[in-house]
Amino acid sequence: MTTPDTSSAGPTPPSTGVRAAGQRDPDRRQRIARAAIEVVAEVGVEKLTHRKVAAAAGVPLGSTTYYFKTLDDLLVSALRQAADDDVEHLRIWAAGLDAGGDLAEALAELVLHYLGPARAETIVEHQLYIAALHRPALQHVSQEWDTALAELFAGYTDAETGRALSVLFCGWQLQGIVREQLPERADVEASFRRLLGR
Amino acid sequence: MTTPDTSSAGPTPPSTGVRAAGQRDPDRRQRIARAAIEVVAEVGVEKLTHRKVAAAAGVPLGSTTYYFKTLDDLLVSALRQAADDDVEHLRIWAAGLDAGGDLAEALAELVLHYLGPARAETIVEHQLYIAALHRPALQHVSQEWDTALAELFAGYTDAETGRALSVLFCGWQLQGIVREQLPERADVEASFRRLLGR
DNA sequence: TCCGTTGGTGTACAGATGTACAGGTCTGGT
DNA sequence: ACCAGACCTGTACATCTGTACACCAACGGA
Repeated sequence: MTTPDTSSAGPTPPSTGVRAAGQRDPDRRQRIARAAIEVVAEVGVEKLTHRKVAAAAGVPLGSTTYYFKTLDDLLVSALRQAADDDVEHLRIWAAGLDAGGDLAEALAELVLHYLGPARAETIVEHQLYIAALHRPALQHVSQEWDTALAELFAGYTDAETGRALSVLFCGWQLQGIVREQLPERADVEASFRRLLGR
Repeated sequence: MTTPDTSSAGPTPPSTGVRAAGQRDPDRRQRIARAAIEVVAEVGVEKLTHRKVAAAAGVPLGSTTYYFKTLDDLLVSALRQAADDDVEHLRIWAAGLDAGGDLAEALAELVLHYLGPARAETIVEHQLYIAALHRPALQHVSQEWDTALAELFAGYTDAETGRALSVLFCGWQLQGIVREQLPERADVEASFRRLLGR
């Protein structure tokens, strides 16, 4: 196998002028990454292939290998994209959170959102999270992901509580995605409330 | 490793069948399943192949397909085996638990055990757990696994608390396996203590 | 206008993989 | 002793895979 050489200069030397020349589809790279996420959601990481991604993105096979030298590159970008999208979503959630509201209730709501309407995204994130276990480049992203989660929650309480909340949050997600029946909202809420010390 | 025969002209060369075959080996099926667990621990689910399992188990390729018609069969058995081994381990842990001891402390100890000495097993279990997401046959096993966990913990408290403890427990495991640094024992213990209502 | 450069694509190919299956070996019953 | 059937293994093969790379298309400077 070839060594993934993503950081060093590829066949494109640093042009001195404006790089806008001939860039006909700048979003394509991101579209492919998102298509990869879609494929993982549908068939799982272990069945992710260049061809399936190409089909899902509606681009020729050559495009996927053009933008991503190796399958691992594609996986890395997919996880980054998923993590970014997720953190973005969390920020919006946090922004809309009532300052004086009940945090436990809001967290329970969030859990149920991730297990209900956003279940597909949740499944993908966990797949990629687990896939990171054998890919050092991905571990970094995964760590940052749940560090961001802990810090977000810590903003409403303190560092230790924030961390504990993020752990419990991930736990609910993990146990939730293998069951078709959602957990009881009251149970979820109660568990968060206990962590918050009532 | 089998020697590749690239000089094939005849469809069936008269092999002399030197190896002793027909030797009964009732444990072989289980050995192969455990070898599959080993392979998953080393290379991840997405790279699990009949050949790697055969090599790890020290059996010919034909054996793996003889005992497990398809790769999914092998995965199912591997998850079952891992779950059984894990529940067995938990029972031993529970049996050795001091009746009047501090549950939060014991749980923290257990978490650190799973992230330290038993890290490889933990990683495998999570991989298989996630692999179950696209395999209905496996979902059942995964569900039973964390149901057993919740019930075990419930034995020391109540149903709702047991469930919450199992969720937090899974959460600590999940966040722990992507980091090389173990969480602080005090933090883990404190989180369990809060769930237990002090 | 023309042509070099860069972005993008179709196709080929070597290798790996799942799986079938013919054939060898041994056990147990008679 | 003998044989039928269960147990086990080596090998073949169609298929799928990642990836390389020759080729085409558009843009922009001259």
